[in-house]
Amino acid sequence: MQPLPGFRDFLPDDCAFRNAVFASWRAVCRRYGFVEWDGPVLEPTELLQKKSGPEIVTQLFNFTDKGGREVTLRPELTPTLARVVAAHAREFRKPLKWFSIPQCFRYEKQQRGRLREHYQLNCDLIGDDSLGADVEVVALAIDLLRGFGFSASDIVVRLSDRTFWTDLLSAQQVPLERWTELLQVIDRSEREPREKTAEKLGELAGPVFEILDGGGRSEKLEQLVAQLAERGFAEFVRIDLAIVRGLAYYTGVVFEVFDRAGELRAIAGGGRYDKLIAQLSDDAVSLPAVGFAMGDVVLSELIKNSPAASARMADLVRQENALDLYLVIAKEERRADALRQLQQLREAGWRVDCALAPAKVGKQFQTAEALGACATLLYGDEWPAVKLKTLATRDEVVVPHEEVLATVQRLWARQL
RNA sequence: GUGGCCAUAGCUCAAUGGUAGAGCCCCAGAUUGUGGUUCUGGCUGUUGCGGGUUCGAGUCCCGUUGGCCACCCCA
Repeated sequence: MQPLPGFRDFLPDDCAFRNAVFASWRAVCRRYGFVEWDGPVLEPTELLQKKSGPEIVTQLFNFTDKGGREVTLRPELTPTLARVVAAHAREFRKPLKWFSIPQCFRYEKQQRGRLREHYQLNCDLIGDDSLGADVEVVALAIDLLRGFGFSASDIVVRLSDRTFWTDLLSAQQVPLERWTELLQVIDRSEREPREKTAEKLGELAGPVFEILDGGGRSEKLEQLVAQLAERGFAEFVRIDLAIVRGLAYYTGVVFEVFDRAGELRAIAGGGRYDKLIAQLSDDAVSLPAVGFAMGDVVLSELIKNSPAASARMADLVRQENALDLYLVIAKEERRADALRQLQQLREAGWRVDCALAPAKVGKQFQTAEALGACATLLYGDEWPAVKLKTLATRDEVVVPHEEVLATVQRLWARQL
């Protein structure tokens, strides 16, 4: 039996890697004053069909439940967020700074960097329509990647503004119902031959290409860049109006983060969605919002492509499940003494293990090594003393058993 | 959803249409109170699955499932 296509098993090392990624995400988010929340994995299909735009609906992982309800495994968190915030708008002081690490799903043929399931860090700042909020969110996106050791030579944030394009469509008197489609054409323009884009744009091709070729200026984006530069992020960002984003709900600043090498799909992306909460609110709650998402699959690719980042992660993976101490029971008549001390050491917070059945001493040392223990305690003829051996250096000390706890503490304190 | 390539031991991979193998991992021993090296031995397969061609199929053909890549699309 294999896992279903596009779904992953997480073996202990995979879990350790994932935990290290999540820990880094959580630490940076909290430095920015963001708090964690979560919502249901399963949502009414209606919620997602209405709000995510038609392009996502064909890829929904949806089905009918036993109660006859049309339900969908969430493809993204933003509609849930909008629903939750609309329902609880009065309970929290604004602005809200919320993050979440949902597992999201889509029903689509998989390939590298795109599975049917992934974890996606979502950061959203709600109830603040100032440019400062956009700056804060972009800065967070950058710092999240810096948290893995990436610098401006590894990644770039491409900043854009949808209002720049919607103003153009408005000025050209394009009917509203064509906007979503035309924005997608512009979004796709860099992945498509120019003639094809021109054909789709029709009479708009001239003005659009003039802007894409560098003819556009946005004061808002220039201010955004200036404020990011004040935080020391000038090297990380670039104005690029070709970024539009596929989702229908974005209303203002939008951005995507890419690897400089250009080998991977977008690492993170987001923007402003000032109208979405009002659309999902039953009681006319209207709150401006800006946020972004970062998936674990593409991020993992980025980490694996970088020797420095992957070495750091390998270190964290090793530490995640490593023992502090392994008790070697050389004389079975010492087992009861060893187990008593095992319990004491565990209660003191150390990660300690030992062989549960009689085993050769050499075997026990091999196990200690394999489990990543830093030191062993040997229970044998020396009782009531034990031999403490540091595995890396092979140094041995004989310690009276009642001093073991204090000695272990001293040993670790010295290492730190 | 469309197309191309691929599928052999837990992992990485060999095997001209002619007896399915190696390395690593794992287990045991060399070593009854001391680990990382070394040596010896052992374990593992309906060759993804189902059909077909053939005296004979891991190998050729068809189907199917899964994987990779491109397209589509993009959280």
